[in-house]
Amino acid sequence: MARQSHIKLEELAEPLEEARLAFEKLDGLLGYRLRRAQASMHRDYMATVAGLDLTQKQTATLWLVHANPGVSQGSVAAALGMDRATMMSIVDRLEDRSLVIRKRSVTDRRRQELHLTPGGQDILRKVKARIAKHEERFKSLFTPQELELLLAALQKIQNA
Amino acid sequence: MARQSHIKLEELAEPLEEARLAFEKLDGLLGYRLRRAQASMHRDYMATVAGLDLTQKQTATLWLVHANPGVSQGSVAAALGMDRATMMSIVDRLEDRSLVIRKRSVTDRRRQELHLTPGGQDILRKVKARIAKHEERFKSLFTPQELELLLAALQKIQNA
DNA sequence: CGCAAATAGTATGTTTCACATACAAACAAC
DNA sequence: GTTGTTTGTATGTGAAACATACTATTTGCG
Repeated sequence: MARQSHIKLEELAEPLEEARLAFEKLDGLLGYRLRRAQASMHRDYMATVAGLDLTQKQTATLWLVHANPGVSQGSVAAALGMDRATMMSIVDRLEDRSLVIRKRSVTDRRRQELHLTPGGQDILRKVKARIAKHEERFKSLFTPQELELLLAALQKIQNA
Repeated sequence: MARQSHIKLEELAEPLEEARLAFEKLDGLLGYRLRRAQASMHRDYMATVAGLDLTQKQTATLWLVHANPGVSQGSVAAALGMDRATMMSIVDRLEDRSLVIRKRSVTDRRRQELHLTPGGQDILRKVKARIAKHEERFKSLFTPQELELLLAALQKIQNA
């Protein structure tokens, strides 16, 4: 209330330029809304895990390798919806940081079996703990029913 | 039915490696689901507008400039949640392709007023037509009520 | 008024990721 | 055993996010 008396003239002016642009249905597009929501969560994610230096995809890769010791690069790529080349560079970076190791498969020597190093397991534990809070911040925006519907809707879109 | 007789041994084996990885709650994360859904729509978007060579952000920029002739770069950036540097490179590319023009403002010579060229208006019209079908494909996954809830939820996340 | 602070745009560089293409080694199918 | 497929690898391109620093301009305030 009292704050209104501090409002400068400029803050009340320029309603078109500074405050509100005409969106003309752009904000009614599912693709647009999805992208903005993702960007918002991504920013919060990056702030949440700051210092650990793990992107969402790097974390997802560590996560799956931990849950499936010895998986091949290709399987992880397929499970996460990335192509081999992209997975390659992700694993390269994780291996450079000694978070995962590649091990040639003995049954199929084309394959690289992926395993977490102790350091990889350690950082995964830390990032999981931080993600839990980050997730809670966003999930708490919704009731359990709303959340379930939202997750189901997102999966539907993913599989469309 | 008859196809089952053609199934190779290999297609039945490797249930762990090829078919289903353990996800251990990764797929219960809102951030993960959101990212996968966005990636899916993004891929479909790119396929939909193939040949026009406009990314989502480039299109959104054209869209807002068209709806708000003469907006400043910074306003568009703020409206779309990008920083100045990112907006800069987007406008650079659009200007290189002669889809938008920059015009120094006469009332505030720091500002660049953005306008669509005829070519920019033309390509925007085309991309809008294609986006309509792309949007319809995904929106038709939901009932009107579900869709409204979904859009509201995404906006909530964006503003969190 | 005049100077300090804020603002708009610009330039530059780093990092991540998606995708395309091409290639080699290993394996599978017939 | 040759042919075709799969797995990983190498290489290059392009989009985008972000950080930092710099200039020009405008605004705020004493």
